[in-house]
Amino acid sequence: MNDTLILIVDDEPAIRRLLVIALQTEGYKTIEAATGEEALAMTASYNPAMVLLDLGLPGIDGKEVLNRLREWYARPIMILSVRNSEEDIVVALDSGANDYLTKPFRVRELQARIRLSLRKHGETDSDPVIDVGNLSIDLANRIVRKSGEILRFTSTEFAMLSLFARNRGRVLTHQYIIREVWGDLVYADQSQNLRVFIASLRKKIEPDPSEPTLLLTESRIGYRFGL
Amino acid sequence: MNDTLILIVDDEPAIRRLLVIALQTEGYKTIEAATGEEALAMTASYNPAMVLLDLGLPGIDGKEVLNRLREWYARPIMILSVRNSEEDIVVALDSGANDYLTKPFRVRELQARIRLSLRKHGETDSDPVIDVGNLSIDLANRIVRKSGEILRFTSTEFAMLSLFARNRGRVLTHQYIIREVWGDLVYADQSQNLRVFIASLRKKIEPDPSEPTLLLTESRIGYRFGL
DNA sequence: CCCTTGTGTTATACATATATAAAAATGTCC
DNA sequence: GGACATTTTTATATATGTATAACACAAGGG
Repeated sequence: MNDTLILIVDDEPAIRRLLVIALQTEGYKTIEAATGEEALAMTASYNPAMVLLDLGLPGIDGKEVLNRLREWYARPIMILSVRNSEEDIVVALDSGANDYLTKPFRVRELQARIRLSLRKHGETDSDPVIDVGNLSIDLANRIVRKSGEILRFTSTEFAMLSLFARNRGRVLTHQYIIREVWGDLVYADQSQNLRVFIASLRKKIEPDPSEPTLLLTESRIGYRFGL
Repeated sequence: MNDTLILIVDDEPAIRRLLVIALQTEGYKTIEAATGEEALAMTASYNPAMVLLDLGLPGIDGKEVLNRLREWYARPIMILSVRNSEEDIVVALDSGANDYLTKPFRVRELQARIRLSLRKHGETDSDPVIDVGNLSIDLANRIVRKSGEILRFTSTEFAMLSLFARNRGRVLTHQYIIREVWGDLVYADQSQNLRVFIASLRKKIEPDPSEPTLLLTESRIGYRFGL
């Protein structure tokens, strides 16, 4: 037996049932989500070894779920979709999906592709813990330690720290940070708010917040983390 | 530029030609093999970053090529085949193929899947870095190193350095530099200001600012960077 | 030799960007 | 609907970048 856990995300119960059977005959444990919101929540709380994601979801769209997951979830995400347009496939793969299978799919092929994804991921088992200074950031488990001690972050703070961690060394412009943290559709000018959150991040992660060494200001441009 | 090398294995010249074009437009270098024997030999001697393998080959069969390659070749192998039976796909994936695309395939999807394979394999194509003397300039990330150590620039300084880096070796006139850095709509004469910024750039990048070797004066004309 | 012109350096005033605390608004969970 | 945590807004102090002026220096020409 095998305790590999796979999350199935699809709004149609019939397809979920089919997938559950296909996966359980291979010895995997399964959990299910019917909406994008559920998918995000369950991935965060169960941390499955892999996610099977339908693109056509009610509520948050599948593509959006993919993008949001990839902000911190490093394990395989396989897209299962009726959409067969080249555009959809290219966008999904470039957004971080590990494979794309159009429905209706063949069960044994699906099983083989899942074996492949899990095998490949196990090989390269890239350490999802990012170390910067005396900080260690575990994006998958949302755990940040400052020389061992666990720090607590609000969701906005963590979104920002995660963005910096994934782009350490790079200079991120104000606009880019604002877009990534608050989304594209924010019309209000968030630059003052950004400074407030930078300050609260520094208060938590910097050895001496008044003399930043990790999260540096690039005046008139943006901020840079690490290096 | 990109020196990633990809081996194309197919017995039909027309398909090879199509693949060469699809790959070269993405910036990859290509080599070609028409038989299984050739494929094995070329993989061994050129050690390409990835192999695109047709299953229906004269001589040694594609499956056999896959098995033999996997005895030592760890990089991605993508199968391109007209065979669409589930059995073929499952066997190929379980034999160590990284992906399986049935012909006729869609070019942009193929390109996306190749990007995926190369990315997953950890060969992230890093951003272009300009090296001049002991300086390395990463324009995209605004990172400049002087023999390893990271230098700090204000936005005007960086705009100017970036302009020089993108035009290294060329003589840039005072007027041209001023227009590029401050824009066309500046009425005040910035030539004095230009000298001030040249000085502060030299103070940061030159080994000995009093004897410039990187950022040279072309009297009455302008300045020249590098070589 | 002195004057002119082009260039390099330093100092300073000013505008603007940034940091921080604290108050107000907005959620969220029982 | 109230207690709490979080986010946004407001207010104000501080820091930083830039333009400009003032001066120094070298080269060349009358």
